[in-house]
Amino acid sequence: MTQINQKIASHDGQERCGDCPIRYRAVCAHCEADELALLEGMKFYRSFEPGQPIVWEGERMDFVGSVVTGVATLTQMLDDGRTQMVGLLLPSDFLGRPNRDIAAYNAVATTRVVLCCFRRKPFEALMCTTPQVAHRLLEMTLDELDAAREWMLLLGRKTAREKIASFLAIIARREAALHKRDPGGRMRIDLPLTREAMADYLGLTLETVSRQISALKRDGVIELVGKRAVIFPDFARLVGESGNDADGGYPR
Amino acid sequence: MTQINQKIASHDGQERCGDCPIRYRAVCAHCEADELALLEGMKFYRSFEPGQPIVWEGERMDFVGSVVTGVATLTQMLDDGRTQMVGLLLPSDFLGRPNRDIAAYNAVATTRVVLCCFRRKPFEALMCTTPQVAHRLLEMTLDELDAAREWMLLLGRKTAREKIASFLAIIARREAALHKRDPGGRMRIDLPLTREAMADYLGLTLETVSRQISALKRDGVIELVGKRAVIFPDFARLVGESGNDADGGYPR
DNA sequence: GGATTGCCTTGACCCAGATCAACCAGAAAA
DNA sequence: TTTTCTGGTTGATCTGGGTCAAGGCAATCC
Repeated sequence: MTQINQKIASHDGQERCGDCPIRYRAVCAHCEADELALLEGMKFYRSFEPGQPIVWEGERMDFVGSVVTGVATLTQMLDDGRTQMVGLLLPSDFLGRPNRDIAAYNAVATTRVVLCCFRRKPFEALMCTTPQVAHRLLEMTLDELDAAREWMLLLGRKTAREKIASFLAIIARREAALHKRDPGGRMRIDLPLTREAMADYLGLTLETVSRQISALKRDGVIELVGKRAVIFPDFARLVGESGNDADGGYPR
Repeated sequence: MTQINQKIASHDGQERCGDCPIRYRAVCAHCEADELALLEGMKFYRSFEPGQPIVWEGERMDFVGSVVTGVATLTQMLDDGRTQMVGLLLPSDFLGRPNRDIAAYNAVATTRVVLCCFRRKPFEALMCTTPQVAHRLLEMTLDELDAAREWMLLLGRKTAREKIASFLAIIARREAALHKRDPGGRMRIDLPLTREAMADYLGLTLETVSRQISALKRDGVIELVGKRAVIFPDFARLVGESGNDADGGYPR
């Protein structure tokens, strides 16, 4: 185990060994020349326009993939239309489930999205022949589970203001990670979601989202540039508003 | 892949090939005599009394394991004491995360619990040498992720009444699966949690839980025997109250 | 230019569920 | 037998966030 872990760890987080994120984060086969060639031959790209559905719940899905650029969402709905977002897919996140060809959630592109895809069958075969692929996928799934549980705490117990602050902090952390910087001090982000989508993510209404953003602005926690760009004069202050301890607890 | 899947599938759900649930649900090595012997040599049992903590968040945890009997909970807390349950561990559920020795959540036994445990190091080694173990664990983790997402929908968008009905339906389904029956018609379950623990699971207060249970009783959806036993005169009626479509959507 | 559309903000009001508080029932201790 | 404790119920009241409704502001389209 340890050897394999070290092999994989060397590609974690920062190092990317090509143009396809699957190579370092989703499923890295860099260390195995044969597998690399196999992955190269298998992969193909698909792109989606803002608002365009990627798959619909219940639909057949014959590929898995990971996000190269853009932002996509996973949502669930009740019969009467109440909607809850259950996943936010940012670059390097994985979409689809091995060994299940029916999508369990609606996946929608919220910005222009490029996916790096693999046909399901050969990908599943690859998972069987290369343990690293299965191990990496397990690691990623466990991370997602941790994130989901963090989100359960937010949905179940945080106030609207804390929810908004938590959301902004998450986006800021992931944005910072993408540019290999540490979040802190003064920083700026662009919101990848509309107020309505944020509401669906946070278990709120869009009016409440709007009001709380205005309140955070009034209180000097954030500044707005237009509707979509947000500046944090002091990132620590934002984190203090989020209800979490300083480290944020978000493992990703 | 397919061969391995078939091998494993034969032990799924119903068939149990020994006294340890890890053998059919968590990590089945039945088909490999050597691995079976290895698992036999590795496993040991630990039991916990009601209310006793299993591990505390941040504590070192040098084992993983699966629940043999009883019910345990995973909870997260905010600094000010607000508590959210993020997992309910019933028999055959897995506890602990490979490749992480610091517990991320508080795990507490709510009834008398028996765990079938494996020391972390040899278990991780086993995961590397036997792909089935890693595959099975991936399957289980993906199921847990689905359940967590279903729970996010509940926490974010359901009313108190729907939350209670959903919770009762989940317990009933898992109870039925344990006794190899289909849930339906008239059935009876014993609640494994106090009102307060249910509240922490559902993102409510214990008073609201109590009131909604009383309301469901008044409306004839459930009958109570004492405080902890619940009878559903008509299981379909309960499901109708839960906000979910008939199949429940719960993949486990 | 004016009209339409999509997204956002703000105000007024309301209600589901939280909070605070009293009380109840059974089990265990004294 | 009474006392205490734990877990559960119920009532009265309050409030955070939902609901409904009226604009505002750009961008795009005739």
